[in-house]
Amino acid sequence: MKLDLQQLDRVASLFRAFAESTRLAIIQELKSGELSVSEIVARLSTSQANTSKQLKILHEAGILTRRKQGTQVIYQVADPMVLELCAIVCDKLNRDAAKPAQINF
Amino acid sequence: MKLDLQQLDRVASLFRAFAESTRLAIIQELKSGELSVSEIVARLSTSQANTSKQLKILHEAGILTRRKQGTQVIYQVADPMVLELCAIVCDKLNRDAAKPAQINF
DNA sequence: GACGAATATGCGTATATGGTTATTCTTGCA
DNA sequence: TGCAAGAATAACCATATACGCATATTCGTC
Repeated sequence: MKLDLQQLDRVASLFRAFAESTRLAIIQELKSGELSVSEIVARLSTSQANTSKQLKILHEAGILTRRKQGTQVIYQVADPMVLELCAIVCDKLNRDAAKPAQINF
Repeated sequence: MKLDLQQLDRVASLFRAFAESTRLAIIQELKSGELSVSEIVARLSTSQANTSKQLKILHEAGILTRRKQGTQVIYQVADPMVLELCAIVCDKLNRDAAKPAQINF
């Protein structure tokens, strides 16, 4: 089954959401459980504004779920495939790198 | 195990290679076996120059292997993880879309 | 309603990148 | 050597986007 360009664009969009280190850092922090925006900001080395923007991108891509709790907004990994994807990519990088420091998401 | 920003950048780079419809179209064509550049160009709706550029990106990312045969250069999917990744992403999109036209890479 | 904490958005800038056109490099062959 | 086919590169343009800074919005509390 061949996808047309429009369908390929949708696939590409999902990959694109994973294609930034800041967003991957967010996913990495959420790997062990849900966190509020301020908790995420505290764990990263970027601004609140930028974190919020990247969270929006991840949420719109269906990678994270969002839930409000008072004035806080709590994000969570939406789908196990998210961590699976990251693991597969890391495995490949480790295989390609062969010897040097192993990478495991 | 937490990755630092440099390692996350390497992960992001690999994802980025998958994050364009033209490159996904190339991968899709190579799913059923190796092809020369001109064969790929004939199957896509983009120029030879652009195809060559995208092939270079895919090759440098370790997604495709390259082999010369006379004046031709033949490309092939380098790693089964490539198709696995595409399949996982398509599965998610299909799940999210629920009813509408199924997408299968 | 006013204030403050938590989060989101607008705008400007710098950079990255996909695509086109023209050109160059490489290889096989007359 | 000269030529032609196949593939890669260069120069350029247009667009996208990550980030910083400032501001707006939302919600609970007084």
